[in-house]
Amino acid sequence: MRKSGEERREEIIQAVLELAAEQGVKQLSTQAIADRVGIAQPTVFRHFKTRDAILHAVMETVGTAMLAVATTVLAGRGPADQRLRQLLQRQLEFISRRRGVPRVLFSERLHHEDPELKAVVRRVMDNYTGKIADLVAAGQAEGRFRAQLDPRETATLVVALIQGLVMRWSISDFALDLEAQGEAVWRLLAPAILAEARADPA
Amino acid sequence: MRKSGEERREEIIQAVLELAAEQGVKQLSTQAIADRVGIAQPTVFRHFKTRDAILHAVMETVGTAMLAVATTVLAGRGPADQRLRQLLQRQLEFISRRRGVPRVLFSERLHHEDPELKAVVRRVMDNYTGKIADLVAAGQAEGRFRAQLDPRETATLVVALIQGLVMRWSISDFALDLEAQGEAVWRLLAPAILAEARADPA
DNA sequence: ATAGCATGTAAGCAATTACTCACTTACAGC
DNA sequence: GCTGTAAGTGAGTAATTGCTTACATGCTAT
Repeated sequence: MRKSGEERREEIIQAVLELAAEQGVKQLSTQAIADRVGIAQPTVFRHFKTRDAILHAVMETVGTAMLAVATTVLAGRGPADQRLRQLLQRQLEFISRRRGVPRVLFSERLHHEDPELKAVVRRVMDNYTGKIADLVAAGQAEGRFRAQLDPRETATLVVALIQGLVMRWSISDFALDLEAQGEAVWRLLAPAILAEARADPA
Repeated sequence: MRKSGEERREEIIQAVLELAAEQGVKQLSTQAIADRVGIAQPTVFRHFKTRDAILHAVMETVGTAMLAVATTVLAGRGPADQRLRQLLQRQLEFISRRRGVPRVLFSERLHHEDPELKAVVRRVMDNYTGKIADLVAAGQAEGRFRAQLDPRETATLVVALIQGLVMRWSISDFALDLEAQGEAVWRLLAPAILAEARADPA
C-alpha cells in the first residue's frame, strides 16, 4: 500500500498523538510509531529527517489547531465576557478530546532535548496569551471588565489556570471531567474580572 | 571514601534534583546520577533496588517538604486571607529555589512508567488541595471569604493556577520571575475570594 | 584481631534506542 | 512501454539503557 508523502506525514503525526494518549511519551519510539502507522521503521525516516523533527511537526500541528479555535471564538461579535467564557469552554472541550496533547505538551523529555521544540511551544503559548489579553482589554473598553486589571497579567494567569487544570487532568489519567471545569473556572473568575454584579454571575 | 547508606541515599536524591534542574529529565540515567555523586554506577543499585525506586524516593522527599511548608503556614494564627496569601508566596519561593522539582514533577516520562509513582504525586496534590480547602472554609467561617465559594472547588483551582505558573516558569527555562507572580495571583484572587472590599485589597 | 556485613567496584548482560545503507517496488509523465 | 522519482524495506550499526554477577574493601562489634 503506497501513499503520498503528505498523507504519510499526517498519519505519522496522528499516530504520535494516539500513542502519547494511550501509553504516554515513553513509548514514542520510531518503531512504535511505524507499527502504529503500519510501515517499517526506516520508512519513518523517509518522511522526517530525525525523531525530533516528528515532534516538531506534532507541536506545530497542535499549536495551529489550538490557535484556530481561539481565533474563531474571538472573531465573534458578542460581549467580551461571553466570548471569554465561550473561549474557556471551547478550549477545554478541544483538549479533552485530544488526550495526546497534554501528554506531549507536558513531557519534559521532549522539551529539553530540542530548544527549538520548546520555542515552538512558547510561541504558541505567547500567541494564545496575547489573544486573551486583547480580549480582556476589549472587555475593559466595553466597561464590562474591571478597569484595574492588567490585561497581559490577567491573561497570563487565566492561561496558567487552564494549563494547571489540564495537567491535573493528565496526571489523574483523565479521570477529571475537564469540560465540566469550565463552569467552575467561570465561577471563580467572574467576580475577579467582571466590573459589577458580584452575586450570581451566571 | 566510604559513607553510610543513609547518607548516600540522600546524596543520590539531591543529585537527581540537581541533574533534573540542569539538564532536564532526559539525562537522569543511573550512570549520570552515579557520576554526579562520585560513585560507580552499580553502586547506585546498592542503595535503591531499581531506578524507579530512586524517583519514588525523590517524589516522596519533595512532597514531604512541600507539605511541610504548607503545614507551617497554615498552623499560624492570623486571619485566613493573610495566611492564604502567605501560603501562595511561600510556596512560590520554595519552588523557585528548587528548579529540579518542576522538571521531575511534570515529566511524563517519570509518571507514566510507574503508576505507583504517579499515585505519590496525586497523593501529595490531593493532600495539598485539602489543606487549602480547609483554609478557604476557615476564611468563610471568619466571614472574610465569600460564602458562595465551594472550598474544595476553589482550592482545586488555586492549586491549578500555581501549577500552571510553575509550568510556564519551567517551560520558559526559569526566565519568568516566579516569586513575583505571587502579587499578581493575589491581585486576581482577592476580588474573587474576599467577601468585600473590591478596591485595593493590598 | 577478626568475623560479619555493608559499601564499593569492574566487567558484562540483554534490550532498546535513533539512524543508515543497499536495495526493491510502485506510480506519474512521457 | 519506458523511465525517473519517491515510497518502502531487511539487515545492520553504534550507543545507551537498567540491571546483574563476582569479587574487593572498609567499618564495627565482639
